[in-house]
Amino acid sequence: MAARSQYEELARGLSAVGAVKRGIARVLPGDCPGGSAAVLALLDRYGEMRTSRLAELLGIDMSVTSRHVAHVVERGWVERTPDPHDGRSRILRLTPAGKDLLDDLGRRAADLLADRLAEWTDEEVGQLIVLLIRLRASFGDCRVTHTYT
Amino acid sequence: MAARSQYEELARGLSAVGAVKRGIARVLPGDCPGGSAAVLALLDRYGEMRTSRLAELLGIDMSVTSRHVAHVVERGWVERTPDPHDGRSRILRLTPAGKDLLDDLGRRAADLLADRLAEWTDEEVGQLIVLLIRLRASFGDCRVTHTYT
DNA sequence: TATTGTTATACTCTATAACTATA
DNA sequence: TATAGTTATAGAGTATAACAATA
Repeated sequence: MAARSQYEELARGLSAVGAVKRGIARVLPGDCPGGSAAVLALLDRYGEMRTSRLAELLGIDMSVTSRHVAHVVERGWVERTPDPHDGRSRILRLTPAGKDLLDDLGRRAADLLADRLAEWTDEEVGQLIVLLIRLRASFGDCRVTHTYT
Repeated sequence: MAARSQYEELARGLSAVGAVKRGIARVLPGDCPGGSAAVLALLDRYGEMRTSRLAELLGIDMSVTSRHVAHVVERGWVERTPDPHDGRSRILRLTPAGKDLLDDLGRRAADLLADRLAEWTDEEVGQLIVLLIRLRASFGDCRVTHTYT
């Protein structure tokens, strides 16, 4: 448990992350906005999955996820096939073209970060990653929380 | 200097911060969106300033800043007076009403974070704050960087 | 000429609600 | 009835460009 002033400072710190995210978005190719990149990254990391699970991993509503998916499917980066076990669901899978694009995106983001964070040690970057992952876990299903009674 | 895969992981971690920021935005009062809250917080922290400096601190374009400022001025939370030293500039200052609102916002954000981060130690929160501040500093003027020759 | 701030326009991301199809 | 996904609509946030006023 931390002090209240600390939480306010944390809120400010989080709001500043926006500039970093915009910086990364700026180096992405024109027809691949941040939302599409996030879809590709998660499908690569966790493998094929249903749209609902992708929405959960993205931390956004399924309606939004559906649109992001439509965008990447139109461009051939993701394949959307019917789920043999559930006629309502569709299985999403990264295509080879999507994998190629994702590799390129990863290179661009990494190049940018390597430039900006040149003076950070390996350990410091690792520390930030751990804390961010934990932050996400702690906040977890803040979207679903409305569901209780 | 860190490894490339680490940078990609960092990019993913940063993208997940969005859910946290939306969670905070959700507990704000209806006519005070996140952009307004950020303006109030910076004017409180750094004191009165010109619009251009506020834009710099927010890390966004001055055109956007101008709209956020108009919003808070309309509601009486910020006072916008001519700069006696420069007829083009305007000085922004938090009003007592703005300060009252900001205190309320701080309470709301802190309550939410205290609930979600209940299991975090004081030190862990502090660590994350330090890293986020440093991240902002390292990325710093990525917006202004276009200006060199 | 250069700079400060404003406004118009357009784009990305998001949520809510209404809808279809399937379980 | 409940759930998976889609689409329509609306709102917040941002950037670029064109503009007015001042330096």
